[in-house]
Amino acid sequence: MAERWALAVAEDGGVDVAPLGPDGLPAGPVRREPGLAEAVRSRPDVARWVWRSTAETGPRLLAAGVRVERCYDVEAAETLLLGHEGRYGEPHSAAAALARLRGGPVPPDPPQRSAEPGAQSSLFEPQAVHLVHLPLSDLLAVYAEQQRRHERAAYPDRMRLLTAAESAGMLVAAEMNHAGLPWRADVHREVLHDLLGERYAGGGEPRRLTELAEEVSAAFGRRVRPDLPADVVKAFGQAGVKVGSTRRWELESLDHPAVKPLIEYKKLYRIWVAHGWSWLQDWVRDGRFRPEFLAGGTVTGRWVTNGGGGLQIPKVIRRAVVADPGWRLVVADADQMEPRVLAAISRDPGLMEVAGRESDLYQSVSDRAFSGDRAQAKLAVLGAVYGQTSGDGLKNLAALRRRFPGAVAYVDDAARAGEEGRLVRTWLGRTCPPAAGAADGAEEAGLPQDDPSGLSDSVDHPQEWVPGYASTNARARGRFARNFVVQGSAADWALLLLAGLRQTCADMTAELVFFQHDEVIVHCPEEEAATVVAAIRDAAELAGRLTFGPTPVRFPFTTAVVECYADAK
DNA sequence: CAATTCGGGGGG
DNA sequence: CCCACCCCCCGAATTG
Repeated sequence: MAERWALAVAEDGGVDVAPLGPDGLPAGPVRREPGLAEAVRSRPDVARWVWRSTAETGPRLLAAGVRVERCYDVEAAETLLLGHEGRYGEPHSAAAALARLRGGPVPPDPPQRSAEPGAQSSLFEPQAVHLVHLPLSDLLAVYAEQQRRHERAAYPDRMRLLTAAESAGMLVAAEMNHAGLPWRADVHREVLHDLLGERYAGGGEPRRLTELAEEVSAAFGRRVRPDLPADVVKAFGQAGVKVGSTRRWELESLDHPAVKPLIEYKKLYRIWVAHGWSWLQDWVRDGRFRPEFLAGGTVTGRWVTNGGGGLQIPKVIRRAVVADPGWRLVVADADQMEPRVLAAISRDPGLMEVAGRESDLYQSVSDRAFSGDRAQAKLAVLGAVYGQTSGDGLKNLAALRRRFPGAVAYVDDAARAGEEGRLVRTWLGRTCPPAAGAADGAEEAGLPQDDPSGLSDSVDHPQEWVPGYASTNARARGRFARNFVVQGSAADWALLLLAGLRQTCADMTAELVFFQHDEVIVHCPEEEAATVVAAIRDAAELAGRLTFGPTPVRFPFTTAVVECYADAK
């Protein structure tokens, strides 16, 4: 039975719960229960729990071993609805939503605390505003209003689906945080030793870095600190080589004996400081790395992790991600996710046809659109999605425009809307913050603000969008909006993929342990691996139909069943 | 002294 | 010369 209940944690640690009718209004008396976990555990037929925040409730339920089928996260919904209404940046707490509803002073959102290294699940939190409890009656008032606001959305069905998907993402994130990514500290140390050599007592540079620094100094004929860009630029200058920076691409073009050890030093230095022994000490406990996933951490809907650099694990370090004995990692990577999503949202017939096959999309584009090879086709497609303005790829981009006019027009339209400060939305309705009048949130998100010299609103727009008529910042906003519709719609789809996969895994021992934009890792007993592989395939196709409606576009995955993450693909 | 910015490199 | 987009994280340098 599709029962829906609401739940509010009370100050004394008890909870108030109430059943809801089909209209979302209370359909029975409010009941006070002594404990959260037992209140939920004793109602296994509830199909969706409406609560204030999964970040608050999820970890406590997981600690007690209680799983919920679905949830509705009121604060996640508030964020999405505010964005959709063009009110990006207003406080999104349930208390703020209530204040807006009642006409009272709106409390600002609390600053989000950053993760502390090695912090265990946050039972102990600093005194914070967000721990203020909201009575169930107030939560239900906010919820009822949110339902009305979903009705007023541009596409109410999609907006409701978006909120459900984001709520599912919150649950998946909480469960991943609880499970952790299997991590072999001993293997990690072996990798570090192979790459960096012995550590010296006192925490100084490991042997290999010292040697490389000496090689660099020898090549210059004087002592040079390779980790100080200013020192390196000066040393090259004294050697008669002009360099503007010490970025790798620039160094690689130089003919100088210091280049090779310098590039090697920078690569290894990075591993040492960001994923070395102290990282291991800080972030790996009991055979698990817990990066604290935050669903909806970016404006496009992509996730971030809080602490530990969880979404930037270097390839060489993935050797340390190893399944438990008798278990496997199912590593699944969506094939060419973004162009497939572009095909689905633009409905460009040519691109839909190409994306309607499981075979390599970039190869197909290359075969059809121009004489160039796959690599050039990939660059042209990414150039279209990112708003490339210069470089060799522009020629191929022109060919792409001729062959897939609807697809390019779709992102061009988004770019123009972004330049003009209009709202731009993903397929399900997540909304890109407009620059004009945007609050701090937009700036934090890296959205370029308008400058006074902007010319964008005084120009008659040609039929086809062309670059070059708007201010630098307006064009930057255009590129932001152009990419937003594709990256964000891909995030919409990925959330529904995760939601579907989570439901399948619920009947198994398998656990979702990692998610990175278009890649997911499931940790499972060996005998479940084949089922998981099939579940990912099914969830991907189902997510495609749920998100975009009937579409010929396919969403294939490359999957690998491995014991070690580094052995995938 | 702490807070912010910069330069460079990691992920997609 | 490399690109465009979204992020995280570090140490050093700079600023308040």
